[in-house]
Amino acid sequence: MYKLIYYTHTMIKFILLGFLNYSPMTGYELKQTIDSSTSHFWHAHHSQIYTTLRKIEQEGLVTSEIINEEGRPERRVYTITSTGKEILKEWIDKPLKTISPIKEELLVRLFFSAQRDRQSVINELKYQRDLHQEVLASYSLIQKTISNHKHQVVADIENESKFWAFTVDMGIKYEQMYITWINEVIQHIN
Amino acid sequence: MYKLIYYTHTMIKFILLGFLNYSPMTGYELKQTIDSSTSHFWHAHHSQIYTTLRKIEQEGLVTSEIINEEGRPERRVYTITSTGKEILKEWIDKPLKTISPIKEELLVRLFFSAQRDRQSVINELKYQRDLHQEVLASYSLIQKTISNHKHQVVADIENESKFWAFTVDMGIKYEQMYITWINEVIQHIN
DNA sequence: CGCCACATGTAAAAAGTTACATGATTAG
DNA sequence: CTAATCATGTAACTTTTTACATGTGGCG
Repeated sequence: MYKLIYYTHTMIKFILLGFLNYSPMTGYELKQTIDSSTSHFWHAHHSQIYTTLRKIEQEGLVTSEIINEEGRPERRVYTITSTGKEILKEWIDKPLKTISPIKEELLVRLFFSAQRDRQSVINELKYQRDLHQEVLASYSLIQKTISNHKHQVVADIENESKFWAFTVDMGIKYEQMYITWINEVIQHIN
Repeated sequence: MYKLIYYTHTMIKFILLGFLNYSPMTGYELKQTIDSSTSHFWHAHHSQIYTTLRKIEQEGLVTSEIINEEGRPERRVYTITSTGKEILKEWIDKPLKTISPIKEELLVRLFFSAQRDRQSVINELKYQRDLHQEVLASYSLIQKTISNHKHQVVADIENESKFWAFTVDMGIKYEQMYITWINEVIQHIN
């Protein structure tokens, strides 16, 4: 007796394919690219990136080539295959029918904070507000960078950057909403 | 510079302790309680709840007792211990210094959607907007329920429900922000 | 009779995080 | 010389998800 097992596509696989669809890259470059873009809504450690790249290479979605240049460390450059492009297109063309679940530690903590010292709760909220203000500031910077579009590797940069900007807009809205909420909670605790 | 939190002392443990601190409960009841409250910002499957309960029982944070009533299935009722209360207090009193990372599949998809058929993207966004509108409606209902506070088990319900309401307020703000953002993206795609 | 709600668990796998490990080049 | 950046990986572990597994009682 055998089982039919179909596993939930891990998002990082499609993020890697998505970026490799722009141009061939190493795991290191992918990590940096993700860190400065999609990590704000889907992050990954380098260990996960390297292992996933090897996995999708075995699946035939990418190929890799070791590049050795004088006076530089060895680099393994990954290139998307036609199968990889198909899988990527299949995924992006199948509309998402669910909402991603939220995991917010601060909300869990606040939910159970009724018996805590009020000033401690307020201090914690203020600290969190500062963190979110930092994130907001960094998103505002990214927003400017995207409109100056310096990512020369990508074809049709005008259109691509438009969609990147949408995600930054969400980030800004989210952080503004978060900060407003914290301020309101602080008001109501007092 | 802000840091993202990558590992936690498994949040579900503290959620279970948090609820058992209100009153003794079975795994089944905890699952239902979580589903109708904290699951909106930290969810768990029943398998994780049952195994975590057994784990924290071995750690001495809870005790369990099997209750057999006529004409009812066997129930294992968990009760928090004094050690459990200490561990819970220790956790809640230590302020959170990091931000929970976001994992939003829709944003990943939108980021890579520049080459897609525009109408497909808009349809997907409209579908997502409907989902978020449903969630928003359910949060509005919860908001009313909390102000009518029917949770008789909890002592000092007035104060507790205030903190529960904060998390619902965030949920409402979040969904409103999300819907606004989707509407704006749809506008900009056209 | 079948389905739903009640009720509890385990097994197996996937997904994600932390730590371990190594070594090159470059800028101060 | 030393710290940072470049560069790639594996090992161990935790966390989360999916599937397997079982049984009762009540209702239509």
